[in-house]
Amino acid sequence: MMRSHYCGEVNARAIDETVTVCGWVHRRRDHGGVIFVDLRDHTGLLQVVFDPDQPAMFAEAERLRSEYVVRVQGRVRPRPEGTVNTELASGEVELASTELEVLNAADTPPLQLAETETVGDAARLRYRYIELRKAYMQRHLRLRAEITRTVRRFLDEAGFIDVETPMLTRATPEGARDYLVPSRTQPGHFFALPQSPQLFKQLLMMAGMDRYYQIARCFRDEDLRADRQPEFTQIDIEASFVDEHDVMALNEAMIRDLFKTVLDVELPDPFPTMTHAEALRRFGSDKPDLRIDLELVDIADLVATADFKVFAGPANDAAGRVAMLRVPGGGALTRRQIDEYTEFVGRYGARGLAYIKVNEVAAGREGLASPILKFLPDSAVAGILQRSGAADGDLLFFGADKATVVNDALGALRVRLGHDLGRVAAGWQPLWVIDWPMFEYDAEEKRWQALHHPFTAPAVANTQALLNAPGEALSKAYDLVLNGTEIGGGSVRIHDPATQQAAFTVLGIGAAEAEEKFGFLLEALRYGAPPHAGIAFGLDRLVMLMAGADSIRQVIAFPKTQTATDLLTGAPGPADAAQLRELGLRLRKPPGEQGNTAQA
RNA sequence: GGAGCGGUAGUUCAGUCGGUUAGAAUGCCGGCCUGUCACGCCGGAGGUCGCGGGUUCGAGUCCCGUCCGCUCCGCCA
Repeated sequence: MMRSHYCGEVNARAIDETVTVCGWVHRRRDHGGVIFVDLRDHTGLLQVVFDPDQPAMFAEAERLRSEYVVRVQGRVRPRPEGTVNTELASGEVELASTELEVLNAADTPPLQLAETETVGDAARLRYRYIELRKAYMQRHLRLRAEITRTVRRFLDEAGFIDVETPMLTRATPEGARDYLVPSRTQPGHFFALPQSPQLFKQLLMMAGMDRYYQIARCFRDEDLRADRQPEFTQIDIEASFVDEHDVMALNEAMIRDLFKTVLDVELPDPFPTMTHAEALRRFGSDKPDLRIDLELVDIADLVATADFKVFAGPANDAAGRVAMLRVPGGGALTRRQIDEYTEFVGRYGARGLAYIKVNEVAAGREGLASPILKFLPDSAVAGILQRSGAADGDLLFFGADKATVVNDALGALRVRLGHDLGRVAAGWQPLWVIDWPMFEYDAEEKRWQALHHPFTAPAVANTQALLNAPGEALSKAYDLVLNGTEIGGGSVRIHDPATQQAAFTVLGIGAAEAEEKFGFLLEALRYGAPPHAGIAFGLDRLVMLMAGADSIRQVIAFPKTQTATDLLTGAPGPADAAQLRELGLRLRKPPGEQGNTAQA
């Protein structure tokens, strides 16, 4: 039997060769002589011409409709002069059909088949298998496969072993909300789906696996975003007898290899590195987009004595921050646009957005226009102008509040302005963010929380230092940021029981709870745990960036909606009473009536 | 938990200040054409304006509630 060809193959084929192709009829043709077939790889259309002197086949071709599935045999020939269509992948050749077989008819498609990449349309998710036929999704999924193939090859060649870890595991405190799975054999007990293979990969280090990787599915029951799905995929990596420098060197080599192989892009060697503190100070973000040339500049010292509480208050507060963001040419922004930015920073908790328009630097105070000018002494005005490096026609935005609010607001504003004003440089900007704090204090819950995770090694002299001043301890953690998106993060792990116990203590996890939840880990740490470190990359985000997509749903075959449902299968669905009975659960009508939920 | 945008023909959308028979494109059906390529031409069918309630002489349009999709904040060790 003659094999069926892909689009690119047909295009490259020698003229006059007889080939068989399979695919979908692209669109209804009223004239029976010509159809377009969307071949199996969906990379382009092939024009198929039918000979009117073969009436049976011609009549069959006339009955074809959009999305019918056909097999056509014919002779490849060049298109006649003037009919070459360079927009088609196979636009230079056509097939003179000698045989036509309709493999399957098709109902009228419920989607418009034009190439638009709109996401989030309920119909496109409900009929996902049709959406996936479109070239952009074909391209994305092929790219995804190429990425995982390249990463696997790199890690395989570096001596890493692919080990699978359980999907049914136990719930852990800290971290995200777990997806729970009831146990039938242990009524009232639950498995949790893994938020990451973190503990298992550490146990593998203790098991002497030395170099491990896994392309692992992870689950977190938290609200969704354009770059967040409840189940997602990590490239999970761990190695023993290595430190943070080893891990970073290996992984940036892997990312460089990936970009070179897949996109033919040369990333810098080495990647630049920045401390967490510097990233927040200069960019208001722990994942700065270095393609944007705008920066935050501190001015607390300039306004601390001003008779202007809005600035002076945060300037004199240890937890406060007063910073400005210079926008070159921003003087051209309209009042309406500034109001819009004010509303924008409001989402991040900012109570306003002060600004100064710099009309003429040389004129000093007289050359400025701003509602806040009258509150600022000459010294402050001069200092602001000098430190900002403002030029005529610039605009200065100000943030004054708790440091977290200023960072969130001005950090987000910086990115927004970068895009709005076309100040995003082309290309790729990787960045390692290092020297993260171990913990941050949650004022609401009145306790310390791990910035990375509770198994991250602190960069402190001894355990006592960690317990005495948790807020000052840095960790041996590192995040890899690409164009303002966090694509991976990892750390050196704690490999001795005492430090691990201390970390739990800071986090308020008592000895009893630690023993109950993590006893297996503490125990394993006592039986010869080697020093180890690792990292995990968010595969979906990486593919999204490399594909130029703006949502990870565009690089996942069957994504979920914002309310974490699957419109294609209807998941989640009710379970029947018998099924629940076996699990020791019973039915309860949820408030929204329709459907059932389980109750223990 | 909160803020915002959207839901009108199979699909993508328009619909003015609340006004009488809700439109376009595309798709679908029928006819013509037969080297077209977003083919073209003629004709036709196709609507619970998401759902429920309210205001009004009159609601796709205004108000309230609700469901669904999307963006964001919170959340995501």
